[in-house]
Amino acid sequence: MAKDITRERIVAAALELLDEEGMDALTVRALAARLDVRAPTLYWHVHNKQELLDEMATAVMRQVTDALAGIPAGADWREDLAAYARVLRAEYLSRRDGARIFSGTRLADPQVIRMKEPLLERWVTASGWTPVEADDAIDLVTAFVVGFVIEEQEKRQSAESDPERYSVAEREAWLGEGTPLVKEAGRLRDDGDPRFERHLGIVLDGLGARSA
Amino acid sequence: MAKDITRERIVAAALELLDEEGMDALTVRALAARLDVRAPTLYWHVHNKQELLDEMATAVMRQVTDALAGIPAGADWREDLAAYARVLRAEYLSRRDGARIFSGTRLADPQVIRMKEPLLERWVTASGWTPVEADDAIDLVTAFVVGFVIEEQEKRQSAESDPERYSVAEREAWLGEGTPLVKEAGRLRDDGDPRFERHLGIVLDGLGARSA
DNA sequence: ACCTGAACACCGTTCAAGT
DNA sequence: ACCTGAACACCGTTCAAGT
Repeated sequence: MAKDITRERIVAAALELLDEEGMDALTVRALAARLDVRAPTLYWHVHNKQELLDEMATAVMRQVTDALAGIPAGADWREDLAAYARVLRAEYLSRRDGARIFSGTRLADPQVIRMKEPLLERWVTASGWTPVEADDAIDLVTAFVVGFVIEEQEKRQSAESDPERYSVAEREAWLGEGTPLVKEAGRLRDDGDPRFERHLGIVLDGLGARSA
Repeated sequence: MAKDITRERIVAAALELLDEEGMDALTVRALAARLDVRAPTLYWHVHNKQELLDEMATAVMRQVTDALAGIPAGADWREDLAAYARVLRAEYLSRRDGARIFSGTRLADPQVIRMKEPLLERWVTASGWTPVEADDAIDLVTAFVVGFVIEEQEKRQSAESDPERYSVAEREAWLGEGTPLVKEAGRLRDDGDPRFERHLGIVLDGLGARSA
């Protein structure tokens, strides 16, 4: 009997399962159980697990384009790029290991690439950028966000599983003697939004310096 | 009888296997076979597979510190940071999926963190940076390199498995109508070293703008 | 058209038994 | 101290069989 299983429902359930249990627990059997169905059923709707993972990545990136479409055009390229960076980070952060799992995945959906067009157009006409400069700007910010969030999520999850390793005292004992500056930097180190905004600002400064 | 299996030999063989066959083929049994031994033997030397993966990540990062130690101090922070970025990229590139697999992994070895000290010291004394600025600089460059190489390796591997998708004509058909700037950027797009150096330069410009 | 039970080859890991 | 055979619970995937 039909149970109304669709690709979309499978992908949505897979993302939920990933968030709740992690990548290792995302098995075809567990996913089927969550949809109240046996494992082979899923192969009627999806060719194999890799295709499912690709669909998940596409769904995540589509959320980025949707969020981006809901944001009004900024006053200049800097505002546009900052908005893009924040949306991308928020989306990666919203899923367990989001940045590591979903970055750089071959995209199954041209729509995701096409989202670049309105941004490129604005910067080429209003800011006098070449298409290459505009494309560089998106890719460079993307690379920065991916690297930043990978480290951010890794640290957050290590702090959960191993809290004392991240106390200042434990860390300094672990580092041993002779690294005063590393320790001082560790004590002054911030994280989360302020750190992201600061680093993002530096990247955007670099892009601005190039145009000038 | 003893077969002279050591943690070091296991980790080295695991890295070879990863490069040759990829992550999915890196199984305990296949690794044991490569070392001419049965699977349970490895559990005498390593607690479990996760510990092996951690050791692999540490070995990769140790290569970075070793390479870095072999490089003379640059004339200023910019040269030092560029050298660091190139070493990190080269090391990630040298292993299959290196950036995705080995970035942001909790490091089992304090030595890797301690490598920061000489760099921080030079920049704080010679360039007048605060420890936070110096620490930011390393982390920001690290994030950029990670994001850059993840995309670089992903694209390289997609191009191997699906060559026609990466021809200009195929790509433009796939994108459909109405994205002239995305297409133009795609035609002009470079890759490899020149692209890396250009993007790295922008990041370093940003760090320089902050100091001034 | 859609779902299932049974089966296949494989996985990480444990453990008693060998040397 | 170091290695192995046998076994366990589990995995992705296939396929004939059900409705």
